[in-house]
Amino acid sequence: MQNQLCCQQCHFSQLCLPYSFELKEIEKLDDIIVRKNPYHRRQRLFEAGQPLHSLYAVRSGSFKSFILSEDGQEQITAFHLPGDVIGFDAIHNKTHPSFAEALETSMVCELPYSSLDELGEMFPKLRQQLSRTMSGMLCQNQEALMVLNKYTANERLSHFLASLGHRFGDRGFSPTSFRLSMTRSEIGNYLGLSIETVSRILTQLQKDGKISVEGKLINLLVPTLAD
Amino acid sequence: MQNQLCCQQCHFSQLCLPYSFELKEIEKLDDIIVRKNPYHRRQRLFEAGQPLHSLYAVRSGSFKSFILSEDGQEQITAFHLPGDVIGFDAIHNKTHPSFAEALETSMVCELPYSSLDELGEMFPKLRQQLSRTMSGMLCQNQEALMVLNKYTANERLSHFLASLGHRFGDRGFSPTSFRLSMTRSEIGNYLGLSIETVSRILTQLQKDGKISVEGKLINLLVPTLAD
DNA sequence: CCGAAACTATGATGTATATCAATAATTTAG
DNA sequence: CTAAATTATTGATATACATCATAGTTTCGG
Repeated sequence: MQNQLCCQQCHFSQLCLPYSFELKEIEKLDDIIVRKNPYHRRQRLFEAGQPLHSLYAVRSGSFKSFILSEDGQEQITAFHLPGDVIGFDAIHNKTHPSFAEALETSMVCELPYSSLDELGEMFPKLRQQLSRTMSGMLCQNQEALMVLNKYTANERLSHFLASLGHRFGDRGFSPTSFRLSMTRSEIGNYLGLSIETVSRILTQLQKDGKISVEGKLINLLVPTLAD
Repeated sequence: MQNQLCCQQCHFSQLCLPYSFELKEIEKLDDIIVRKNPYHRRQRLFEAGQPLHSLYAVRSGSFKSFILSEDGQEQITAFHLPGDVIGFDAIHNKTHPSFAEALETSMVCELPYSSLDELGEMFPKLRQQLSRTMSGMLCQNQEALMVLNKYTANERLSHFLASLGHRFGDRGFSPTSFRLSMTRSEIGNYLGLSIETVSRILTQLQKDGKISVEGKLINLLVPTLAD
């Protein structure tokens, strides 16, 4: 399984499940992975209510996760970049509580959960990596809670942009210059802000010389956007 | 190891790790568990920055988890009741990112992480239960995100009280009549509200005939507090 | 049991951000 | 390529909740 789509060739493997794996382990993981056709904007990996069949590792592009409130409002809970694994929240009830939707044309590696479970039986490192990843997501959630509870609109957006930049940097892209694959509305939804506030603050940050904005293109001009 | 403090005798085992275990598995789990002396109000299970040594299952009483912002502000990320396991966020970096502090006199079962790991090697059900628990925490976090982003102060507090009631119910206590072990300030901190707003809304909910408040004692008078 | 400290309640005022409104820019579909 | 739809910007106004201020209540150490 030495095709150009295997984990060893993947630029993001050190961020993804194969982190710290031996060659033999990676090959086994490769065997269970299903490489899917591209997903296009708005196409969904899964919907809330569907039984857990697979987790999905982002290979290229980006996705959003969201849940629906009782009255049908969307709440975005995460944006996913290459190397991120989507679907861990479904393990609890063996059913997806959330939706995952492509923000742009994107590729994923499908990881059938039953195979992953079996493989975990053999490879402690895989189990550890799965635990590590979920634990890391818990940490991120705690950070997000603080951002929402303690930060002003300006601080939330600054933190969001800096964090995106950092994540792009981790993936070998520019940490200061990137394209937003999500709309202002989606950013606002995620950060608990109105679209107008997002727009105004982007303008303000630009006036302050902290970023430059050209539509979806963002340039971070100062090392940290914090005041 | 058939003492009165073993998992089989514990009222909360079906909410805790032994969920769905066989007798033999429970006995093995019992062997690794360290029962500690009571923790008193303000005493900490661990602090941020400490290496991960153990997870802790609440046996009685309650705890809060919180993180500190860069400028030293506390952000409460969870309240823990009997049966809850604390410390999963430390698996990622093998270091606690958060603090865990007793809200009242409380008992815990200490679960040394290395023993838990070894035991997981033998018992797939333990591994699955650990995964399930962490996944469930991810789901709760998503819900919390929505509460903060979409709900008004009144809705947040109503949701908080209903949720607490539900959790007490799951544990065999009254779901409608309970004592808050946390202060108004801690509730406000968790929900992103000022202490004054928490106080005012409790008064308001009482005037609306939805709850009765007597200091820390709460009675939920209507099945759902939602409007 | 008592005094100090912490916690809670409630009113008056201020403010950050939502909402409303209108226009402009960009993306998408035919 | 063009029209329609979606997305983004910017200004004016409204409001939910924070902050400030004060007093009352509970908790706790000695």
